[in-house]
Amino acid sequence: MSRHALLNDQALEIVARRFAVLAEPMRLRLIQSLFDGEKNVTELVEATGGTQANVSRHLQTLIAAHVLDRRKEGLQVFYRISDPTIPRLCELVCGSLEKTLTRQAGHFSAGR
Amino acid sequence: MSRHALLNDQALEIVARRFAVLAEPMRLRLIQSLFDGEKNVTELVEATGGTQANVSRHLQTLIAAHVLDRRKEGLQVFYRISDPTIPRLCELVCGSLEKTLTRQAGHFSAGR
DNA sequence: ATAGTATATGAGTAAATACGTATATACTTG
DNA sequence: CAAGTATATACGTATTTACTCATATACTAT
Repeated sequence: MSRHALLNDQALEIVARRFAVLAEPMRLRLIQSLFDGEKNVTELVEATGGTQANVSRHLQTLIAAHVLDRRKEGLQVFYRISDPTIPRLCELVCGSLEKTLTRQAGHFSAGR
Repeated sequence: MSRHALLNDQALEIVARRFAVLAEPMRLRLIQSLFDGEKNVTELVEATGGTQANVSRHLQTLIAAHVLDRRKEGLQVFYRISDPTIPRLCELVCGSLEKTLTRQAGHFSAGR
């Protein structure tokens, strides 16, 4: 697989879909909550402040996108991050945004 | 509580917005076309197969998100990737998806 | 069985946005 | 000045999707 091959239409759709899954604050909140290990739905509801229905729906979206994995234990379902690139993606974006916002902030204080 | 600093609501919105910008195939196509250097709008229209109006609109979105930079030269406007993390983001996602899809493909008898 | 708890999902609504068509702006040249 | 070219934008429409409320499913215990 060459590193810079251009993606075809179907591949672009898949990549776009991947980014779209990460493009909702509530889903990012869920992912963040799972950085330090698995949690069940009730814990995720508490951690994110969302409704149970909405949290559950977003969890299904993340499962379908293979971002998370689930494990049933009696009545409870535990979710965890399954794709190890997810934390790295978030780090990359956060780092880049920090830099950009800092640079922008500079335009307001001292015109450089 | 996580050992990592959790992002607040506003930061999550910004990160989500960043991912949303990358969540459209046409914008990914534009970004791909710029991997090997700057191009003007006409060249990007040809490279992506989109209408001029649509390409221009997506370019404005990418500019507003500080993904691209622009440079005017007479009548023409040249665009280039301004955020060096963009290619790395795409690589990360592509690599991860390759792995996931290969693993999924193994669950079926017929190929694509 | 019944009640109780944890999680998932259906219906309806509101908001966001991608796209095409047509038009506007910005710049160059005659 | 006018005409021509490159790029940007306004408007209308169709599609997607995030959310709430209500209910359904899955499991446990009595």
